[in-house]
Order: sequence, then C-alpha cells, then structure tokens
Amino acid sequence: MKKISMQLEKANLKKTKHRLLILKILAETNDFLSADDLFIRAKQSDTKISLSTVYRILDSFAEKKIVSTLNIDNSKQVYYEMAHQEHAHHLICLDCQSVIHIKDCPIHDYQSQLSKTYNFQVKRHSLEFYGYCSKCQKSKKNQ
Amino acid sequence: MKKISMQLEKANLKKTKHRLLILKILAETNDFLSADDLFIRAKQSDTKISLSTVYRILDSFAEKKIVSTLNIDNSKQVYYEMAHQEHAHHLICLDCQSVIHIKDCPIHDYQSQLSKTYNFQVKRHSLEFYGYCSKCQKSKKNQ
DNA sequence: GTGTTTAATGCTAACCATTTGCATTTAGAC
DNA sequence: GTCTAAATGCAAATGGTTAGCATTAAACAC
Repeated sequence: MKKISMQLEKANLKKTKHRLLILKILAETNDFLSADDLFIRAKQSDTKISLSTVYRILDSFAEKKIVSTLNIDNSKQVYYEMAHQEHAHHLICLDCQSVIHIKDCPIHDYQSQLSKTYNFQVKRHSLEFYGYCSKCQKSKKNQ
Repeated sequence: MKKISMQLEKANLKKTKHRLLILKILAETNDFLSADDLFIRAKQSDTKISLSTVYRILDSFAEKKIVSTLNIDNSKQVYYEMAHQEHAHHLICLDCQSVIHIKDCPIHDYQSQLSKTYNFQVKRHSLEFYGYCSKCQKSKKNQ
C-alpha cells in the first residue's frame, strides 16, 4: 500500500479520491499552500473538486495532525503543509512570501521557565520571523 | 495640552473627536481589543461613530505606531492595544482569551545569528505562547 | 469670527476567506 | 449487490474588513 494512503488509514479517514489528491499535492511541495492554492492545483488534475471539499479535507487533516497550519500576520488566509514530525519555526519573506523552515527551537527552556513565573500552562508557541530573503534583498538593492 | 492629544500631534494626525475617543478607550484598558470591541465601547459614550471609522482610525494609528496589533492564531480578528515603547511577547489563554504581556525577549541574540546562517534580513518577529492561565487551569480541574 | 480646502466620517455595498445547509453521491462493511 | 454513514457539490450565508461616494468638520488663512 502506498505511503500516502496509509496516512488516511492511520487517521481513520475514508480513502476518497479527493483526500488522496490533496495529500498528493501536499506531498509534492515544500511550500505552504492556502486552501485556494490547493483548490487550483487540484482542479488542474482531472479530478473534479469543489472548494468547500478542500476546506473540509483540510479541516479533517488538521484535526488528525496530517497537516500543520501557518498563520501569517496581516494575512487573512491560513496556509497548510504536510505535517513534519518536528516542531519548527519560519523565516517569512515580506516581499515574495517564501517561507524557510527552521527546525531548531531556541525557546524550549525559556518556555518552562515562563510556566513557573506566570503560573501559565503553556501548550504551544508560535515563533515566526519576518523580513527579506536573500533574493529579495538583492532585488531591492537594484531598484 | 493633554498627553492623549499630543500623540495625534506628534503623528501629524488631525485631532478629531473620534480619534480622541478611540485613544481614550485604548488608554483606559490594558487588554487587546478588536475593532468591534472598540466600536461597542465607543458607542457607549455619547459620541456617534461608525464601524468603518473605527477601522480607519486603527489603520492610521497602526501606521503611525500609536497602536500595536496582535494576530492570534486561528482567530480572524486583529487585536489592538496602545503601543508600548518596548518589544513584547504574550501568553494567550486558549480558554478565556486573556493576554499576559512579557517584556523580556529571549531571542534577540538568536535572531542575529539566524540572519547570518540563512542570509535572511530579519525585520521583526512574533512570539506568542498559547495555553491556560492560572484561573482557567483551576476551573478545568473542577469540571 | 467667515471662507476655503482637504481630510475625516457615515452609510451602504462590496469583498474575501471560510463555513453551512441540504440534496446527492460514494466508500466501506455486510 | 445492498445498506448506511460519511463525503461531496453547489449555493447561499457568515464574519471581519475594505471601498465608494456624498456629507461634515479640522485646520489654516484672512
């Protein structure tokens, strides 16, 4: 059995052609994609799909931790990628929207210290860096 | 001259009663407020105001750095507070939505290191912790 | 103060990402 | 193949935010 459909099996989700298609698209890219990005790519295959199905599939995948989501400040859309096993942070380019993954997490120790100081039970954190990627730094100089 | 209206002066914004009102409401609270929260509070004063005015005022305030914004993961609304001089992070309660400010920033050094490693020019970062505040931890236990 | 100019406001409709309701289709179990 | 619950398509609804345009009000000159 293919690795991709195994994910659905493990998650106890029915293997539908739409779910397999969305999984395949996600598996083929390293970028974060919005629901609409996925919808557009899915339509390009010969499978017919509706946008609400894409949303419903993404919701179920998020619940089962098959995908992870990224909320970019000041952007209204949610972005999705295949979930990695590891906790990660991101460098987000303000110009071209590209995202660089960082696997290293500098604040795990800090977090447990926080919990004590504020008596706050931290469940997760989000740490995102915004700025300009090397490509966009160059093109800005040339303007 | 009052401190509040001085902010408008410094920012080169006309002193209108609506702007002064929004500033006053922001100055009176330590919480983050959504545009709608502000709209509701503003209506309770005797000044007539429309929601689009609230949005426009907040946009101008954000541009002039009079307010700072908070984007909470999985929430569609933007939250606003009077801008503090200092960079801060937050503990956000998943239950009661309360926000605790943390002035300490654990990643300034890390950030400059990142810039070198990835040749990425970091302009800012957002670091938010999600979990349960002490009050909500207690009420969860009692359920 | 009055007049003038330009920005701010109110109102309504538009927008965009996302969600929902409901009828139809399909996967999976028998 | 039959059955049943879950998945899907479609269209309409939702919620936060933005835009267009006519009206009002600051700010500045006089």
